[in-house]
Amino acid sequence: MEDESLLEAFWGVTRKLRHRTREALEPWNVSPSQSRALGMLTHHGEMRLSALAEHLRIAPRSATEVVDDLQNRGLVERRPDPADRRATLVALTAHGVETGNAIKQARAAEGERLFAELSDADRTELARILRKLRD
Amino acid sequence: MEDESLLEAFWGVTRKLRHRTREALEPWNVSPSQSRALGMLTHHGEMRLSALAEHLRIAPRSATEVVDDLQNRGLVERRPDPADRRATLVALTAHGVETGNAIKQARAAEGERLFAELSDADRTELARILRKLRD
DNA sequence: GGGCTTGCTGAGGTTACCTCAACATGAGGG
DNA sequence: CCCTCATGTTGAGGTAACCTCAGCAAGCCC
Repeated sequence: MEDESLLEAFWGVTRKLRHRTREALEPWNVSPSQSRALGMLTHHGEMRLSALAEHLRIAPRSATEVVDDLQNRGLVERRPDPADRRATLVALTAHGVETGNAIKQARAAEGERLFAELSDADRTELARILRKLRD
Repeated sequence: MEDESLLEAFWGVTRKLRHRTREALEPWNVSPSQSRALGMLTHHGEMRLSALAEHLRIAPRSATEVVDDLQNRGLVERRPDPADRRATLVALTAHGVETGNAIKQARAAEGERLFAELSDADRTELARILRKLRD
């Protein structure tokens, strides 16, 4: 079946990419969930814990845990939300900003390395097709 | 950066595919790890527990667990390996064969559904590019 | 200024992995 | 033939990343 092989090829690439990304992130030794949270904060700036949970598509209680870990590593800090005293804002520390950017860089470089195997034309094609599939 | 967006698009499609696959497998309510093991046995036939572990890229001890679960559901059975009395062969039961095939079918249908959004030309292109990336 | 809602977190559970050690069996050397 | 060493599986116990549920503090509405 032609489709099964498309599916298999897709999963194959996914596995390769995931593997490489994990390797690329080793130097910082942050767990995948931590790096996702860090990425979110790097991209969107400080936000409420509940908003972070929503963006990461995890339960608020789980976000508490991730933030605890990041806080223990000195990458984020909790601040009271001036607009609502029930809420806590999660913000990157200076060290967190630095680490977040470095990780973003490393991740992009890893993508670069993988997709570099393609010609420019193929990259354009791939991007077009992927966007069609995603939407 | 153009590459970052390629990367993002790729992850986006991956998420969509994973999500849909999970939905498609709900009727059988097998866990992802169980369905992977089932798929492996459907594809390769009976094998030693250690071989199964190796194919699934998990520790032998973890394969024991997955096989326990599948056995409790009556999908596989353990048989002594006639060639080595230390080893146990894991083989699908009749019910296991049936379930394995049904799942394989459902998975393929899910792929079909996703990739059906593309033209034949795009599918061919995508397959070619993915294979290039994978190897 | 009660009564309902919302935001976070403690307690405790689940899943899918892991390592380490025990135990039985197999295989090679003297 | 026995001894040592390697191999295949599993019990015990651990971990990461989630979860739900209940509780507490703070806001919101009439």
